[in-house]
Amino acid sequence: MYMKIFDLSSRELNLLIYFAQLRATEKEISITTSQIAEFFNTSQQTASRCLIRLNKELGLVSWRSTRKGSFVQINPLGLDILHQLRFELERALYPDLTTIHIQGSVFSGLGEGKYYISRSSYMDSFVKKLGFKPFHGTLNLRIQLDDVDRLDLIRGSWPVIIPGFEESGRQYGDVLCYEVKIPDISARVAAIVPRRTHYGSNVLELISEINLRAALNLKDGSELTINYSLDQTREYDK
Amino acid sequence: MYMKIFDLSSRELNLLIYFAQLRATEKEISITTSQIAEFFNTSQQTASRCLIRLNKELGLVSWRSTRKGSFVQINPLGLDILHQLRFELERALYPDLTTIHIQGSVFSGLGEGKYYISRSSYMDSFVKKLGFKPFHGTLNLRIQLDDVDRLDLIRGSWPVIIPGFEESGRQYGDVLCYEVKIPDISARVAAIVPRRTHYGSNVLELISEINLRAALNLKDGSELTINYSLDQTREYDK
DNA sequence: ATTACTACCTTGCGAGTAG
DNA sequence: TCTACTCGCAAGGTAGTAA
Repeated sequence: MYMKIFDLSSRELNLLIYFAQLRATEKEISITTSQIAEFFNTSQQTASRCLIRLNKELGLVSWRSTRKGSFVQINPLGLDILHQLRFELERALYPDLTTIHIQGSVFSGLGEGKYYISRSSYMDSFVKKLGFKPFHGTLNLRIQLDDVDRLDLIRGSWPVIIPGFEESGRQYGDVLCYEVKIPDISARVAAIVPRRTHYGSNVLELISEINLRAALNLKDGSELTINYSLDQTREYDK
Repeated sequence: MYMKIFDLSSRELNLLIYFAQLRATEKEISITTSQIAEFFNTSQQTASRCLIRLNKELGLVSWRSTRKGSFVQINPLGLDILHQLRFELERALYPDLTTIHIQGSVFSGLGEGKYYISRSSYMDSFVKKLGFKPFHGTLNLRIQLDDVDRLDLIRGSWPVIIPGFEESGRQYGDVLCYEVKIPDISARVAAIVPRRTHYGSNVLELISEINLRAALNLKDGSELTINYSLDQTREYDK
């Protein structure tokens, strides 16, 4: 999520789409540069160079080449690009869609979220970038499967990025935040997603300046709707 | 629908998306080349050239420039490109989605479809490209609004193109066909869409080798589900 | 202010070819 | 067969500037 879709050439973007269609998001696929070349009506040399650039320069795919062919897998950064493109495209084709509604059911986690967000470095960034001090706990929401593609849409938008850090030998990764609204509640709320498990999960963690579970009298299994506004223009915090 | 997404550069594609987000699909928008340049972090000159190419060479936007700025509107061909990209992207991100189901209700048209498809030039092409001789009539289906984005997905896929022609001074446009399935019916069926009204409509016309209305005992208001398979790889009939 | 031309220069393509 | 290097050339970038 540190790269924007217009940092890629059309070739590279199409190649990424092509790989994803061959399920290179899930597994390593086997392919030759001539196959790629044929698909794009271009030369084998260009295909080779694209692949190298997609791997070495852009870091969007993992890749190893042998005498017999190449093996490629799209990595999380590459998947980000695709979701980012989907988000922009959806806003382009359906400009009347200004809010995404997502429903999920509350469940109890292991308290990990609570532990993580209370690291002071994260806390400082939350205050600085989101403008509020989160209550010391997170609300876990399991999103119903029908809504996952809408959840992906949110994840494809440009997040507020809370940088990771290292503390006593332990790595804390980046956290991505998406500011959401809960109906009838004025308190500020954000969905947070660890950088690593960005996609492929149907779980959202919410933080807020208030204790949502108490304020809304939520129990495990309670249904909760969150709204995400798309009205922002593209604002990359560069 | 005569251009493929990889015939565009990344700049041009992003510019098209940008215009669409500003609702340039519906109306002419006012913009300056410096605004475009700033958005893409490029020079004003490059923005100008992109715009010219998008208009003159690619024919994806209509455009007029004045001393005070430019005025741009995306034309149907440009919208095609965006939907085509959406289709490929959807297949990339959700490879498990192999069939699109769409529900609509039957209604009676003015018999126009029947008149059009029975032109012998169309008929010959239907037989040649679809492999069956359509019954001399069409079945009109009004798609419910919730399914329109899925309908757009179908329209974004590469169609079988039935070329238009001229007959006794009258122009008959291209017709786009999408081969669909109707549950429990083995007869071959295709949805046909006139080239001009490709998007923005929630109406589908079906043709088949049999009389669907009679065979399925359909009345006005009957609900009908159609399935569209995405399992094809990209096959441009080029 | 604008747009868009010309001139220059950098990036990136394809052919040939080595490993 | 594969991949991926070098090299010559074409496409596409920016700067300056005219209208």
